[in-house]
Amino acid sequence: MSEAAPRSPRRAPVERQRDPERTKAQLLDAAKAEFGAKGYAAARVSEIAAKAGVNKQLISYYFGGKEGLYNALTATMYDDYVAASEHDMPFADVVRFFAQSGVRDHDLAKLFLWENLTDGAPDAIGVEGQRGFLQRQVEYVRARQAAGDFPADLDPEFLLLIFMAASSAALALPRVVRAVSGQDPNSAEFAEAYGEQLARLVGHLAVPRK
Amino acid sequence: MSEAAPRSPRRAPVERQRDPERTKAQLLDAAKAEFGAKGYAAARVSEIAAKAGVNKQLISYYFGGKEGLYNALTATMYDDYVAASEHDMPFADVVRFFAQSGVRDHDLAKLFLWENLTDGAPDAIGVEGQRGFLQRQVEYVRARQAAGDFPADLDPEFLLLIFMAASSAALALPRVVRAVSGQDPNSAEFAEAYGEQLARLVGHLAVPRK
DNA sequence: AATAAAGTCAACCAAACGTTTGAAAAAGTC
DNA sequence: GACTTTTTCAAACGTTTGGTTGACTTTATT
Repeated sequence: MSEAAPRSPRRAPVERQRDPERTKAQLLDAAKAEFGAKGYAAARVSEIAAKAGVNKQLISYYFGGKEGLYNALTATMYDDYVAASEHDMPFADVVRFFAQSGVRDHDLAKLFLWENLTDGAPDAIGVEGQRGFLQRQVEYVRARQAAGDFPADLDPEFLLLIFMAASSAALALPRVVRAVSGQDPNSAEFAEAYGEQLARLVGHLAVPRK
Repeated sequence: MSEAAPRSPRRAPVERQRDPERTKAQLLDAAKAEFGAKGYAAARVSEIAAKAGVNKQLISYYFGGKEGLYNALTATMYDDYVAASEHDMPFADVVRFFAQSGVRDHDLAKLFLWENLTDGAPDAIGVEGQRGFLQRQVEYVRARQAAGDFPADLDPEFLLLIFMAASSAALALPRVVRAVSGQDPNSAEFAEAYGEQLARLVGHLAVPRK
Protein backbone atom coordinates (compact mmCIF):
# COMPACT_ATOMS: atom_id res chain seq x y z
CA MET A 1 0.00 0.00 0.00
CA SER A 2 3.07 2.19 0.04
CA GLU A 3 2.95 3.22 -3.62
CA ALA A 4 0.62 6.15 -3.93
CA ALA A 5 -1.86 6.08 -6.78
CA PRO A 6 -0.95 8.59 -9.49
CA ARG A 7 -2.51 11.83 -8.55
CA SER A 8 -5.64 12.22 -10.60
CA PRO A 9 -5.21 15.25 -12.83
CA ARG A 10 -8.85 16.23 -12.51
CA ARG A 11 -9.59 16.94 -8.87
CA ALA A 12 -12.52 14.86 -7.82
CA PRO A 13 -15.07 17.03 -6.03
CA VAL A 14 -13.88 16.94 -2.46
CA GLU A 15 -15.88 14.55 -0.34
CA ARG A 16 -16.48 16.79 2.56
CA GLN A 17 -17.02 15.01 5.81
CA ARG A 18 -19.21 17.86 6.94
CA ASP A 19 -21.66 19.44 4.56
CA PRO A 20 -24.51 21.51 5.93
CA GLU A 21 -26.43 21.48 2.65
CA ARG A 22 -26.27 17.74 2.38
CA THR A 23 -27.23 17.36 6.03
CA LYS A 24 -30.24 19.65 5.64
CA ALA A 25 -31.34 17.81 2.53
CA GLN A 26 -31.04 14.47 4.33
CA LEU A 27 -33.10 15.81 7.22
CA LEU A 28 -35.78 17.14 4.89
CA ASP A 29 -35.92 13.84 3.07
CA ALA A 30 -36.23 11.85 6.27
CA ALA A 31 -38.80 14.32 7.57
CA LYS A 32 -40.93 13.87 4.47
CA ALA A 33 -40.94 10.13 5.02
CA GLU A 34 -41.66 10.34 8.75
CA PHE A 35 -44.26 13.09 8.64
CA GLY A 36 -45.90 11.54 5.61
CA ALA A 37 -46.13 8.14 7.24
CA LYS A 38 -47.35 9.19 10.69
CA GLY A 39 -48.47 12.79 10.55
CA TYR A 40 -47.01 15.62 12.62
CA ALA A 41 -48.13 14.54 16.08
CA ALA A 42 -47.02 10.93 15.83
CA ALA A 43 -43.77 11.72 14.05
CA ARG A 44 -40.65 11.45 16.22
CA VAL A 45 -37.64 13.69 15.78
CA SER A 46 -35.35 10.88 16.93
CA GLU A 47 -36.73 8.76 14.13
CA ILE A 48 -36.14 11.48 11.57
CA ALA A 49 -32.58 12.02 12.76
CA ALA A 50 -31.89 8.29 12.69
CA LYS A 51 -33.31 7.98 9.19
CA ALA A 52 -31.17 10.89 8.06
CA GLY A 53 -28.13 9.39 9.80
CA VAL A 54 -27.36 12.48 11.83
CA ASN A 55 -27.68 13.68 15.39
CA LYS A 56 -31.14 14.82 16.34
CA GLN A 57 -29.84 18.07 17.75
CA LEU A 58 -29.17 19.23 14.21
CA ILE A 59 -32.93 19.57 13.74
CA SER A 60 -32.88 22.38 16.25
CA TYR A 61 -29.64 23.74 14.87
CA TYR A 62 -30.78 24.00 11.27
CA PHE A 63 -34.55 24.33 11.46
CA GLY A 64 -35.27 25.56 14.95
CA GLY A 65 -36.97 22.41 16.12
CA LYS A 66 -39.62 19.95 15.02
CA GLU A 67 -42.12 22.59 14.00
CA GLY A 68 -39.55 24.55 12.06
CA LEU A 69 -38.56 21.42 10.17
CA TYR A 70 -42.18 20.74 9.34
CA ASN A 71 -42.66 24.27 8.08
CA ALA A 72 -39.54 24.15 5.97
CA LEU A 73 -40.83 20.92 4.49
CA THR A 74 -44.34 22.04 3.67
CA ALA A 75 -43.17 25.39 2.33
CA THR A 76 -41.74 23.76 -0.76
CA MET A 77 -44.30 20.99 -0.92
CA TYR A 78 -46.35 22.25 -3.82
CA ASP A 79 -43.48 23.15 -6.07
CA ASP A 80 -43.68 19.81 -7.81
CA TYR A 81 -47.36 20.19 -8.51
CA VAL A 82 -46.94 23.73 -9.70
CA ALA A 83 -44.16 22.63 -12.00
CA ALA A 84 -46.52 20.08 -13.53
CA SER A 85 -49.16 22.68 -14.30
CA GLU A 86 -47.56 23.45 -17.67
CA HIS A 87 -49.82 20.98 -19.31
CA ASP A 88 -51.63 20.74 -22.56
CA MET A 89 -53.23 17.39 -22.05
CA PRO A 90 -56.87 16.43 -22.08
CA PHE A 91 -58.50 16.50 -18.66
CA ALA A 92 -58.71 12.73 -18.58
CA ASP A 93 -54.92 12.67 -18.59
CA VAL A 94 -54.74 15.29 -15.88
CA VAL A 95 -56.91 13.08 -13.74
CA ARG A 96 -54.67 10.12 -14.46
CA PHE A 97 -51.71 12.25 -13.45
CA PHE A 98 -53.37 13.09 -10.14
CA ALA A 99 -54.36 9.52 -9.47
CA GLN A 100 -50.76 8.40 -9.80
CA SER A 101 -49.21 11.06 -7.63
CA GLY A 102 -49.35 8.59 -4.76
CA VAL A 103 -47.10 6.29 -6.71
CA ARG A 104 -44.68 8.95 -7.91
CA ASP A 105 -44.03 10.37 -4.44
CA HIS A 106 -45.98 8.48 -1.83
CA ASP A 107 -44.67 10.42 1.15
CA LEU A 108 -45.36 13.78 -0.40
CA ALA A 109 -48.88 12.86 -1.37
CA LYS A 110 -49.66 11.57 2.10
CA LEU A 111 -48.16 14.64 3.68
CA PHE A 112 -50.54 16.69 1.58
CA LEU A 113 -53.47 14.71 2.99
CA TRP A 114 -52.27 15.02 6.59
CA GLU A 115 -51.91 18.72 6.12
CA ASN A 116 -55.47 18.94 4.88
CA LEU A 117 -56.96 16.72 7.55
CA THR A 118 -55.26 18.66 10.30
CA ASP A 119 -56.19 21.98 8.74
CA GLY A 120 -55.08 23.80 11.86
CA ALA A 121 -53.42 26.97 10.66
CA PRO A 122 -55.49 28.64 7.97
CA ASP A 123 -52.56 30.96 7.35
CA ALA A 124 -50.17 28.17 6.66
CA ILE A 125 -47.16 28.78 4.50
CA GLY A 126 -47.04 27.83 0.87
CA VAL A 127 -50.74 28.32 0.37
CA GLU A 128 -50.32 31.13 -2.09
CA GLY A 129 -48.41 28.87 -4.45
CA GLN A 130 -51.02 26.18 -4.02
CA ARG A 131 -53.81 28.63 -4.62
CA GLY A 132 -52.28 29.82 -7.85
CA PHE A 133 -51.90 26.28 -9.05
CA LEU A 134 -55.48 25.44 -8.24
CA GLN A 135 -56.86 28.59 -9.83
CA ARG A 136 -55.08 27.67 -13.03
CA GLN A 137 -56.63 24.23 -12.91
CA VAL A 138 -60.08 25.72 -12.52
CA GLU A 139 -59.55 27.92 -15.55
CA TYR A 140 -58.41 24.91 -17.46
CA VAL A 141 -61.53 22.97 -16.53
CA ARG A 142 -63.64 25.93 -17.53
CA ALA A 143 -62.01 26.02 -20.93
CA ARG A 144 -62.56 22.30 -21.34
CA GLN A 145 -66.17 22.76 -20.45
CA ALA A 146 -66.55 25.46 -23.08
CA ALA A 147 -65.04 23.03 -25.55
CA GLY A 148 -67.74 20.51 -24.69
CA ASP A 149 -65.84 18.15 -22.42
CA PHE A 150 -68.32 18.70 -19.60
CA PRO A 151 -72.04 19.44 -19.40
CA ALA A 152 -72.82 23.11 -18.94
CA ASP A 153 -74.75 22.68 -15.71
CA LEU A 154 -71.70 21.59 -13.72
CA ASP A 155 -69.55 24.16 -11.98
CA PRO A 156 -65.86 24.00 -12.98
CA GLU A 157 -64.76 24.63 -9.40
CA PHE A 158 -66.79 21.72 -8.12
CA LEU A 159 -65.67 19.55 -10.99
CA LEU A 160 -62.05 20.10 -10.03
CA LEU A 161 -62.82 19.35 -6.39
CA ILE A 162 -64.68 16.19 -7.26
CA PHE A 163 -61.89 14.81 -9.35
CA MET A 164 -59.11 15.83 -7.02
CA ALA A 165 -60.87 14.11 -4.14
CA ALA A 166 -61.66 11.09 -6.26
CA SER A 167 -58.03 10.89 -7.36
CA SER A 168 -56.82 10.59 -3.81
CA ALA A 169 -58.93 7.56 -2.95
CA ALA A 170 -55.99 5.16 -2.72
CA LEU A 171 -54.25 7.31 -0.12
CA ALA A 172 -57.22 8.83 1.66
CA LEU A 173 -59.35 5.69 1.91
CA PRO A 174 -56.98 2.73 1.75
CA ARG A 175 -59.18 0.60 4.00
CA VAL A 176 -62.18 1.18 1.82
CA VAL A 177 -60.12 0.32 -1.22
CA ARG A 178 -59.05 -2.95 0.36
CA ALA A 179 -62.54 -3.81 1.54
CA VAL A 180 -64.18 -3.01 -1.78
CA SER A 181 -61.68 -4.15 -4.36
CA GLY A 182 -59.45 -6.52 -2.44
CA GLN A 183 -56.45 -4.91 -4.11
CA ASP A 184 -53.48 -3.25 -2.45
CA PRO A 185 -54.18 0.49 -2.58
CA ASN A 186 -50.46 1.27 -2.67
CA SER A 187 -49.67 -0.91 -5.64
CA ALA A 188 -48.85 0.59 -9.01
CA GLU A 189 -51.36 -1.78 -10.59
CA PHE A 190 -54.20 -0.35 -8.58
CA ALA A 191 -53.19 3.22 -9.34
CA GLU A 192 -53.07 2.33 -13.01
CA ALA A 193 -56.46 0.65 -13.07
CA TYR A 194 -58.08 3.31 -10.93
CA GLY A 195 -56.70 6.13 -13.07
CA GLU A 196 -57.98 4.37 -16.16
CA GLN A 197 -61.48 4.09 -14.75
CA LEU A 198 -61.45 7.73 -13.70
CA ALA A 199 -60.35 8.75 -17.18
CA ARG A 200 -63.16 6.70 -18.71
CA LEU A 201 -65.67 8.32 -16.43
CA VAL A 202 -64.44 11.72 -17.54
CA GLY A 203 -64.82 10.61 -21.11
CA HIS A 204 -68.47 9.71 -20.53
CA LEU A 205 -69.17 13.25 -19.41
CA ALA A 206 -68.35 14.75 -22.80
CA VAL A 207 -71.37 16.40 -24.38
CA PRO A 208 -72.36 14.48 -27.48
CA ARG A 209 -71.88 16.50 -30.66
CA LYS A 210 -74.97 17.28 -32.63
CA MET B 1 -91.02 25.10 51.99
CA SER B 2 -92.27 22.96 54.82
CA GLU B 3 -95.33 21.62 52.99
CA ALA B 4 -94.13 18.73 50.94
CA ALA B 5 -95.35 18.56 47.39
CA PRO B 6 -97.89 15.80 46.94
CA ARG B 7 -95.92 12.72 46.24
CA SER B 8 -96.02 12.15 42.51
CA PRO B 9 -97.79 8.86 41.91
CA ARG B 10 -95.50 7.99 39.05
CA ARG B 11 -91.94 7.70 40.35
CA ALA B 12 -89.68 9.88 38.28
CA PRO B 13 -86.63 7.90 37.17
CA VAL B 14 -84.15 8.39 39.99
CA GLU B 15 -81.53 10.99 39.20
CA ARG B 16 -78.53 9.04 40.30
CA GLN B 17 -75.47 11.06 41.21
CA ARG B 18 -73.33 8.25 39.98
CA ASP B 19 -74.23 6.45 36.82
CA PRO B 20 -71.59 4.34 35.11
CA GLU B 21 -73.54 4.13 31.86
CA ARG B 22 -73.94 7.86 31.65
CA THR B 23 -70.27 8.35 32.49
CA LYS B 24 -69.17 5.92 29.81
CA ALA B 25 -71.41 7.56 27.26
CA GLN B 26 -70.04 10.98 28.13
CA LEU B 27 -66.51 9.69 27.75
CA LEU B 28 -67.27 8.12 24.39
CA ASP B 29 -68.87 11.31 23.19
CA ALA B 30 -65.95 13.43 24.29
CA ALA B 31 -63.55 10.91 22.78
CA LYS B 32 -65.30 11.11 19.43
CA ALA B 33 -64.92 14.88 19.44
CA GLU B 34 -61.30 14.82 20.53
CA PHE B 35 -60.09 11.96 18.33
CA GLY B 36 -62.09 13.30 15.40
CA ALA B 37 -60.64 16.76 15.74
CA LYS B 38 -56.98 15.86 16.31
CA GLY B 39 -56.48 12.22 15.46
CA TYR B 40 -55.25 9.55 17.84
CA ALA B 41 -51.69 10.75 18.38
CA ALA B 42 -52.54 14.38 19.07
CA ALA B 43 -55.59 13.60 21.19
CA ARG B 44 -55.11 14.11 24.93
CA VAL B 45 -56.85 11.98 27.51
CA SER B 46 -56.94 14.90 29.92
CA GLU B 47 -58.82 16.85 27.28
CA ILE B 48 -61.30 14.04 26.80
CA ALA B 49 -61.91 13.72 30.53
CA ALA B 50 -62.37 17.46 30.91
CA LYS B 51 -64.78 17.56 27.99
CA ALA B 52 -66.74 14.70 29.55
CA GLY B 53 -66.66 16.42 32.94
CA VAL B 54 -65.14 13.47 34.76
CA ASN B 55 -61.79 12.45 36.15
CA LYS B 56 -59.34 11.11 33.63
CA GLN B 57 -58.69 8.02 35.68
CA LEU B 58 -62.11 6.78 34.64
CA ILE B 59 -60.77 6.26 31.14
CA SER B 60 -58.51 3.58 32.52
CA TYR B 61 -61.22 2.30 34.82
CA TYR B 62 -63.83 1.81 32.12
CA PHE B 63 -61.87 1.35 28.90
CA GLY B 64 -58.42 0.30 30.00
CA GLY B 65 -56.66 3.42 28.81
CA LYS B 66 -56.45 5.66 25.79
CA GLU B 67 -56.12 2.86 23.28
CA GLY B 68 -59.00 0.93 24.79
CA LEU B 69 -61.18 3.99 24.60
CA TYR B 70 -60.26 4.47 20.96
CA ASN B 71 -61.04 0.86 20.19
CA ALA B 72 -64.38 1.01 21.97
CA LEU B 73 -65.15 4.08 19.94
CA THR B 74 -64.20 2.76 16.53
CA ALA B 75 -65.83 -0.59 17.17
CA THR B 76 -69.28 0.94 16.92
CA MET B 77 -68.30 3.57 14.41
CA TYR B 78 -69.89 2.03 11.36
CA ASP B 79 -73.16 1.15 12.94
CA ASP B 80 -74.69 4.39 11.77
CA TYR B 81 -73.61 3.80 8.20
CA VAL B 82 -74.74 0.23 8.24
CA ALA B 83 -78.11 1.31 9.58
CA ALA B 84 -78.43 3.65 6.64
CA SER B 85 -77.84 0.91 4.13
CA GLU B 86 -81.53 -0.02 4.15
CA HIS B 87 -82.04 2.23 1.22
CA ASP B 88 -84.12 2.22 -1.88
CA MET B 89 -83.04 5.52 -3.28
CA PRO B 90 -81.44 6.31 -6.60
CA PHE B 91 -77.66 6.38 -6.50
CA ALA B 92 -77.63 10.14 -6.88
CA ASP B 93 -79.36 10.35 -3.53
CA VAL B 94 -76.95 7.90 -1.97
CA VAL B 95 -74.13 10.16 -3.08
CA ARG B 96 -75.91 13.16 -1.59
CA PHE B 97 -76.27 11.20 1.63
CA PHE B 98 -72.54 10.51 1.71
CA ALA B 99 -71.64 14.08 0.90
CA GLN B 100 -73.61 15.32 3.87
CA SER B 101 -72.30 12.84 6.41
CA GLY B 102 -69.77 15.47 7.42
CA VAL B 103 -72.61 17.78 8.39
CA ARG B 104 -74.69 15.16 10.17
CA ASP B 105 -71.85 13.97 12.39
CA HIS B 106 -68.72 15.90 11.73
CA ASP B 107 -66.59 14.22 14.37
CA LEU B 108 -67.54 10.75 13.27
CA ALA B 109 -66.82 11.47 9.63
CA LYS B 110 -63.43 12.94 10.44
CA LEU B 111 -62.63 10.01 12.69
CA PHE B 112 -63.30 7.75 9.74
CA LEU B 113 -60.77 9.69 7.67
CA TRP B 114 -58.14 9.65 10.42
CA GLU B 115 -58.58 5.93 10.73
CA ASN B 116 -58.03 5.51 7.01
CA LEU B 117 -55.06 7.84 6.77
CA THR B 118 -53.33 6.13 9.66
CA ASP B 119 -54.14 2.69 8.35
CA GLY B 120 -51.79 1.14 10.83
CA ALA B 121 -53.52 -1.99 12.00
CA PRO B 122 -54.91 -3.92 9.06
CA ASP B 123 -56.70 -6.16 11.52
CA ALA B 124 -58.56 -3.31 13.13
CA ILE B 125 -61.82 -3.94 14.87
CA GLY B 126 -65.13 -3.27 13.27
CA VAL B 127 -63.83 -3.92 9.80
CA GLU B 128 -66.12 -6.86 9.24
CA GLY B 129 -69.17 -4.66 9.71
CA GLN B 130 -67.69 -2.06 7.41
CA ARG B 131 -66.85 -4.66 4.83
CA GLY B 132 -70.39 -5.97 4.79
CA PHE B 133 -71.76 -2.51 4.36
CA LEU B 134 -69.42 -1.77 1.48
CA GLN B 135 -70.10 -5.06 -0.26
CA ARG B 136 -73.77 -4.25 -0.19
CA GLN B 137 -73.10 -0.88 -1.72
CA VAL B 138 -71.13 -2.48 -4.52
CA GLU B 139 -73.98 -4.85 -5.29
CA TYR B 140 -76.32 -1.91 -5.31
CA VAL B 141 -74.14 -0.04 -7.80
CA ARG B 142 -73.96 -3.15 -9.94
CA ALA B 143 -77.74 -3.37 -10.03
CA ARG B 144 -78.00 0.30 -10.92
CA GLN B 145 -75.53 -0.25 -13.69
CA ALA B 146 -77.61 -3.11 -15.06
CA ALA B 147 -80.57 -0.77 -14.99
CA GLY B 148 -78.69 1.68 -17.17
CA ASP B 149 -77.60 4.25 -14.60
CA PHE B 150 -73.94 3.75 -15.49
CA PRO B 151 -72.05 2.87 -18.66
CA ALA B 152 -71.14 -0.80 -18.93
CA ASP B 153 -67.40 -0.22 -19.21
CA LEU B 154 -67.08 1.09 -15.67
CA ASP B 155 -66.39 -1.29 -12.80
CA PRO B 156 -68.97 -1.07 -9.98
CA GLU B 157 -66.26 -1.39 -7.36
CA PHE B 158 -64.30 1.51 -8.77
CA LEU B 159 -67.45 3.54 -9.19
CA LEU B 160 -68.21 3.20 -5.52
CA LEU B 161 -64.65 4.14 -4.61
CA ILE B 162 -64.71 7.16 -6.86
CA PHE B 163 -67.90 8.52 -5.40
CA MET B 164 -67.04 7.76 -1.80
CA ALA B 165 -63.75 9.59 -2.18
CA ALA B 166 -65.40 12.44 -4.04
CA SER B 167 -68.04 12.71 -1.32
CA SER B 168 -65.44 13.26 1.35
CA ALA B 169 -63.83 16.26 -0.32
CA ALA B 170 -65.06 18.78 2.23
CA LEU B 171 -63.47 16.85 5.10
CA ALA B 172 -60.48 15.33 3.36
CA LEU B 173 -59.39 18.40 1.39
CA PRO B 174 -60.73 21.44 3.23
CA ARG B 175 -57.82 23.61 2.16
CA VAL B 176 -58.35 22.78 -1.46
CA VAL B 177 -62.03 23.54 -1.07
CA ARG B 178 -61.23 26.92 0.40
CA ALA B 179 -58.63 27.74 -2.22
CA VAL B 180 -60.80 26.66 -5.14
CA SER B 181 -64.29 27.74 -4.17
CA GLY B 182 -63.67 30.29 -1.42
CA GLN B 183 -66.47 28.69 0.56
CA ASP B 184 -66.29 27.28 4.07
CA PRO B 185 -65.95 23.51 3.61
CA ASN B 186 -67.70 22.88 6.92
CA SER B 187 -70.78 24.89 6.14
CA ALA B 188 -74.08 23.24 5.43
CA GLU B 189 -74.42 25.40 2.34
CA PHE B 190 -71.30 23.99 0.82
CA ALA B 191 -72.30 20.42 1.59
CA GLU B 192 -75.65 21.08 -0.02
CA ALA B 193 -74.23 22.62 -3.16
CA TYR B 194 -71.49 20.04 -3.46
CA GLY B 195 -73.89 17.14 -3.02
CA GLU B 196 -76.13 18.65 -5.67
CA GLN B 197 -73.30 18.89 -8.16
CA LEU B 198 -72.24 15.33 -7.43
CA ALA B 199 -75.79 14.15 -7.97
CA ARG B 200 -75.96 15.97 -11.28
CA LEU B 201 -72.72 14.42 -12.37
CA VAL B 202 -74.12 11.00 -11.56
CA GLY B 203 -77.19 11.88 -13.59
CA HIS B 204 -75.06 12.66 -16.63
CA LEU B 205 -73.60 9.18 -16.52
CA ALA B 206 -76.94 7.51 -17.21
CA VAL B 207 -76.89 5.63 -20.48
CA PRO B 208 -79.31 7.32 -22.90
CA ARG B 209 -82.28 5.11 -23.76
CA LYS B 210 -82.65 4.06 -27.35
C1' DA C 1 -77.88 -0.41 60.52
C1' DA C 2 -73.91 -2.71 59.07
C1' DT C 3 -71.19 -4.22 55.52
C1' DA C 4 -69.63 -4.86 51.01
C1' DA C 5 -69.18 -3.34 46.35
C1' DA C 6 -68.87 -0.03 42.81
C1' DG C 7 -67.85 4.63 41.29
C1' DT C 8 -65.12 8.81 41.47
C1' DC C 9 -61.39 11.83 42.35
C1' DA C 10 -56.88 14.33 43.54
C1' DA C 11 -52.22 13.52 43.78
C1' DC C 12 -48.33 11.08 42.35
C1' DC C 13 -45.19 8.39 39.10
C1' DA C 14 -42.44 6.65 35.31
C1' DA C 15 -41.65 6.88 30.55
C1' DA C 16 -41.22 9.41 26.37
C1' DC C 17 -40.28 13.48 23.95
C1' DG C 18 -38.27 17.79 22.16
C1' DT C 19 -34.91 21.02 23.41
C1' DT C 20 -30.71 22.90 25.54
C1' DT C 21 -25.97 22.63 26.99
C1' DG C 22 -21.15 22.06 26.59
C1' DA C 23 -17.61 20.43 24.24
C1' DA C 24 -15.06 18.29 20.26
C1' DA C 25 -13.83 18.09 15.53
C1' DA C 26 -13.63 20.03 10.89
C1' DA C 27 -13.36 24.02 7.76
C1' DG C 28 -12.24 28.70 6.85
C1' DT C 29 -9.17 32.84 7.48
C1' DC C 30 -5.17 35.54 8.20
C1' DG D 1 0.43 27.49 11.83
C1' DA D 2 -2.52 29.94 15.10
C1' DC D 3 -7.07 31.56 15.64
C1' DT D 4 -11.99 31.84 14.67
C1' DT D 5 -16.17 30.11 13.00
C1' DT D 6 -19.05 26.46 11.58
C1' DT D 7 -20.72 21.89 12.00
C1' DT D 8 -21.55 17.85 14.64
C1' DC D 9 -22.39 14.94 18.60
C1' DA D 10 -23.41 12.95 23.37
C1' DA D 11 -25.43 13.76 27.56
C1' DA D 12 -28.44 16.10 30.57
C1' DC D 13 -32.69 18.68 31.34
C1' DG D 14 -37.41 20.15 31.78
C1' DT D 15 -41.87 19.27 30.17
C1' DT D 16 -45.68 16.67 28.73
C1' DT D 17 -48.37 12.54 28.79
C1' DG D 18 -50.71 8.36 29.89
C1' DG D 19 -51.20 5.55 33.67
C1' DT D 20 -51.50 4.18 38.79
C1' DT D 21 -52.33 4.52 43.84
C1' DG D 22 -55.02 5.06 47.67
C1' DA D 23 -58.62 7.43 49.90
C1' DC D 24 -63.36 8.93 49.90
C1' DT D 25 -68.37 8.71 48.56
C1' DT D 26 -72.33 6.76 46.88
C1' DT D 27 -75.14 2.60 45.97
C1' DA D 28 -76.40 -2.17 46.78
C1' DT D 29 -77.00 -6.09 49.96
C1' DT D 30 -78.02 -8.38 54.16
